[in-house]
Amino acid sequence: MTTTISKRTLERLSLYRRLLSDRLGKESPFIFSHQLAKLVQVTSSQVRRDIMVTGCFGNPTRGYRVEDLIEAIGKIVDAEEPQNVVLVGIGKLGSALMNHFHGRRPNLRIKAAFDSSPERINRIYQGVRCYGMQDLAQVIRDESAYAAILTVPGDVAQQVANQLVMAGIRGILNFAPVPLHLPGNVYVEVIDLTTSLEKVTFFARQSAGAQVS
Amino acid sequence: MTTTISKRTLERLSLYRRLLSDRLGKESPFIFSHQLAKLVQVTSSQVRRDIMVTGCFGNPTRGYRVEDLIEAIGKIVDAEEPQNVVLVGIGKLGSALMNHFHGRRPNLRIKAAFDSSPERINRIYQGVRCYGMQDLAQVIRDESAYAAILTVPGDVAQQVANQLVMAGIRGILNFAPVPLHLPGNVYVEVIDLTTSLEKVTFFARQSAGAQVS
DNA sequence: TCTTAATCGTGAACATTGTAACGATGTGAA
DNA sequence: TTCACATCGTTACAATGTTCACGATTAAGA
Repeated sequence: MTTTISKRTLERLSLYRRLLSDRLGKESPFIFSHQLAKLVQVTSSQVRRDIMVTGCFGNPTRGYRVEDLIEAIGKIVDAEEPQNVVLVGIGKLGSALMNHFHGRRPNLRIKAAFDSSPERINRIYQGVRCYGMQDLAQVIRDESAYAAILTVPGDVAQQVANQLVMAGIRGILNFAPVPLHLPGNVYVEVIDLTTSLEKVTFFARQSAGAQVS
Repeated sequence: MTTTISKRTLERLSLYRRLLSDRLGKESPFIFSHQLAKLVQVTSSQVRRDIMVTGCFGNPTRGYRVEDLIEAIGKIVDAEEPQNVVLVGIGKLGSALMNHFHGRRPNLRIKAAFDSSPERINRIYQGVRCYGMQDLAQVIRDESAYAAILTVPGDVAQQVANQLVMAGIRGILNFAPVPLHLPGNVYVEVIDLTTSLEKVTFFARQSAGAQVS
């Protein structure tokens, strides 16, 4: 509770849990720090440090109990109750994400979608209804949603983000290609697809060495 | 050339360029570090330091010439010639990304897609042909592609990544929900959608304060 | 029981990344 | 021409994040 958990640590914990869940039942019910380290490609020191914040204790001869780790990480990462999420902008990317997240984490539920395009409104995507933008505040309050996925075009992203915050949203996963200017108490996680791809080509080029012919 | 550019710096440079390009023609042809800083939400020191690596020089009374910055960043981020990219796994997410990247950066061209599903093979997506997996190595060599976008299910991601590397790929943008184990000279940029959304809900919850009622 | 061998938990060293500070510089006004 | 002023370029500093190193711990085997 009092321990503050950094972004990086949380990322790794989330990943640890996912890999541990995959492994559960397949291998030994225990795992050593160096084994988990190999799976996620970090050092074993890093793993042990991260596990420290979960309050989980390992055993020097058996390692950590996988089930305990999963549960302890869950206590940090998950809320007590399932978290309701909304998605704004159900174009190709938006509906692909709707599809992607559907049923992936039991505690994260996309409860509503929003779009401005009339032909999308009132349609059902993965069992989730798409509303018009005018219903945004009402639906978000009704669903007690605190987090949103933003997949609208860049030129309207800021304005939509403002509406979300007004409606009570406190965390945004932003796929729009512009930085959002929002109050400091709103957490924004940016997924910048263009920059990511540019990074890949840049470092690929570096490691590929001199261009051939 | 000899200067080594960190991941973080490259991310910011990519973003600077994008915002500067948007601004070009609309505002003054010059910009101060603090103005750019406000746009991307970093400190002006950070901006000036990042610009240092571009070799671009500003003027204490006018600031930086926007065009010069865009060009200088391009010399770092872009290759001399357009970079060919391939996409593997043209499901919903894959085709949404195909759509997203289509024509977005002139220097990054998706030249081929691959999938194992017969009904997708030989179809055209955004003017780009989808090939079967057996053609992967040949097409990648023919197109001189060094970077790939990976949007296949987690259970085949590693195997597909191995094939990509064998075919000459040196950078992968990985959307599959598993870490890839590849040689050190292959750059992997991970977009972990689940972890990202978990982060958002975690920090949203923290800043939302105590749960209401 | 005692030894051995591997791993854990954690303080301290180290590396990386971001911020602040400050002399240098260029322009407009007196 | 000289002064005032805002910003740049760069170095020094601070904060954050990662790795090292080592005593503590556990269980298996002699």
